[in-house]
Amino acid sequence: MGQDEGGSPQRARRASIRQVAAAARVSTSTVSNVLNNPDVVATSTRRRVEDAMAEVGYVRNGAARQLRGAPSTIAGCLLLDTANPFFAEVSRGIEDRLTEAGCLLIVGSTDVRAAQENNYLRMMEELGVRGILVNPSGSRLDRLVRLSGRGTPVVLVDHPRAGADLCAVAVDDVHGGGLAADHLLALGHRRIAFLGSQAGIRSLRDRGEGIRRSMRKAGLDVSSTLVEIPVPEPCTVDVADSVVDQVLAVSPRPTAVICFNDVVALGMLRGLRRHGIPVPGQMSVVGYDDVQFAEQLSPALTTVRQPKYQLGRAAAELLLAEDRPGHQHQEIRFTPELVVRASTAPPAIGG
Amino acid sequence: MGQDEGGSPQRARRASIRQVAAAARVSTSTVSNVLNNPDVVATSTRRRVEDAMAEVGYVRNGAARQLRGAPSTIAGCLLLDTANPFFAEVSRGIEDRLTEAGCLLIVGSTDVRAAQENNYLRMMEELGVRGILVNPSGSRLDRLVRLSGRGTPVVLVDHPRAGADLCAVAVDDVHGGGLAADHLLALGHRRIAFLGSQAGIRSLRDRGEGIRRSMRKAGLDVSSTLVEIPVPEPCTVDVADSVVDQVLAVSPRPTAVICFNDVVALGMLRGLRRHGIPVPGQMSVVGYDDVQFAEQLSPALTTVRQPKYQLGRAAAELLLAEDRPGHQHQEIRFTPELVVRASTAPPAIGG
DNA sequence: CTGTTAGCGCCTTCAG
DNA sequence: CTGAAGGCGCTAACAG
Repeated sequence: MGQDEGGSPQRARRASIRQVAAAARVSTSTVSNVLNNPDVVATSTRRRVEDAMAEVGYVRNGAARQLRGAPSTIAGCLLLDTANPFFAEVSRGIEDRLTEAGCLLIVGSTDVRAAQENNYLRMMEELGVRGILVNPSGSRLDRLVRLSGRGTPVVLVDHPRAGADLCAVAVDDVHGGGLAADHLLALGHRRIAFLGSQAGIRSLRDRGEGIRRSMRKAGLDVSSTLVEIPVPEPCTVDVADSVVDQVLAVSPRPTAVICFNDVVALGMLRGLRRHGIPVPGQMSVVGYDDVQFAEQLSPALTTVRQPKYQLGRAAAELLLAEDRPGHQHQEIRFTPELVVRASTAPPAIGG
Repeated sequence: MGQDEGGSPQRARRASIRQVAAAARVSTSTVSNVLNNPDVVATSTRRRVEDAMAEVGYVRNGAARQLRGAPSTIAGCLLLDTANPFFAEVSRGIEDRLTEAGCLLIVGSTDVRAAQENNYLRMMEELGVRGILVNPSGSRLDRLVRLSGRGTPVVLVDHPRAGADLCAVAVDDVHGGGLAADHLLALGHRRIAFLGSQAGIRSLRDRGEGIRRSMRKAGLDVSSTLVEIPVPEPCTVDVADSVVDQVLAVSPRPTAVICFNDVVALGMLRGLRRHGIPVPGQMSVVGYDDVQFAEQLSPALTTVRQPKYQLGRAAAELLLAEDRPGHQHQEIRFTPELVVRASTAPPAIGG
């Protein structure tokens, strides 16, 4: 098994089923049967073929199999940012379920950019992936519905069906926003900032809506109780940190802030510390997601927990079910829950 | 890994280049030229073909192209755990560089299990991916070298070349371990625990080695200064939390602990808090990686920073360079740096 | 400029 | 149980 000399940078063509057949002195279809219908081949022949495979270093050619009609072993997944701990957990859930089914996972971050999202979708469709799990960055689902209609199953992740004929896994964001607001209102806060992204992401709009409903339900005037502050993309710790100035500049100053996720809350805490504002003494902070580190922040973060890993697993499950005979599209809905820790307290008197 | 589930190919067959040709009343090769050599086709014909594509909903068939010899647009990436924030950042760096080159990324978590790793490698090879970026879970590189020899480029991620004929991107872990130990020794600690994983991961062995060298350099007896405590897989916050008991049971009790990553440090902090042990008053804690949340923990974590995103980008860069003519395998080496924060202090007197 | 042809590697008939 | 033949969708060569 010496290396080919000649210094050619081109990859050597891999051994095909034919080389194997030649080496084992059988026909190609026998080799194919050894691979796909082992029971149909005589044991001695099979042995010979298997030895030949090892000898020539045979590796199945996935492209040829797929071309011939085999189902793809790849699923795609498009999230806003795979490095964000929330999505990283979701993605891991997807990966684990797919692995159990013998599938691989392509991941992509859209960074809430439609062009990027479309690009990924196109490439994945061309590859003929088994399906695509997507957390849509915009509110238009028609492109995804068309994609699905063309034969590539689509499952919405962390997004409701919204009437579209697709499978979906969602978390009740209106409820989640309400939980955060109820908690702060119960503590006595009457001036609350909501750090939402400016990109108009559906989940954030819903949380905002939940917050407003909660305020109305408490008989408060939303316009004077709630201050919405957009967080520019990308939503990193540094960006969130820099938004603190804006929050503090609002007059009258809010006594509490609801962040749209725990990473933003992390930046918020850092910025507040920089400004010497004690949390929760002078400012209560609520996060969203309950990622791993939330419990151990300084102070421990009050936040709204979402099922992350389970969200991913459930989405993958729906995708795998797509090609089962009488499949019906369905939505799975999770409910978030409030986790109260140390970053929230009643507002300072006279605050 | 489980069996393929379901898989009845009920999907409608996609429109092929032939339908397009028919609809545009040209030959298939003209359609192909519109796709791949647009300049060679008359504008009016091209228009006609493009309209026909839209009409029949044409989507390129990646499998057929690949079979015909087109380079794959997919790269693979195998990390220990994609949900771990360190690897999530690395992976994002890889993804971004690949996207610039028009490539997609398959990710997989090995969870330090050889069988899982081999399974992924085989599947990726069968797919004919453009190359595989891998953070090897074991110390045996021969399988990877063979894989590379068969035509699938392999780049080691966060791992030195170790003499193998592969590209690699590494961080100097011996140095990193030394940084952590030097810092603690300078503070006066003489009884230090190292929480290494029991799986014998190369990077952790190296860090342990760096720690020992640092102690020897300081003229200390390693066996009485260092206590190595294995952390069982999986290395989650909860597991690390549960190891705290072991650390505290060591006699004489260590006054400082070096954790093999920040997630473990997170669990350590939680466990120590549970036991009512003040950090750094009764126990100093050093992490590794400097992930996003390290700065904001309670107390802010002293840790050894690794370039994460850049590590990923560099690895992807090497992979993309693999098929350039005259390519030589090379190693890129980064240097970690110590970030001192609030979780370390001199040992308590009489500690 | 456009059309024809011959496979890429594999799998599924259908004969033997 | 094994062998021969055709074609999946596409593209590189050549012919017109």
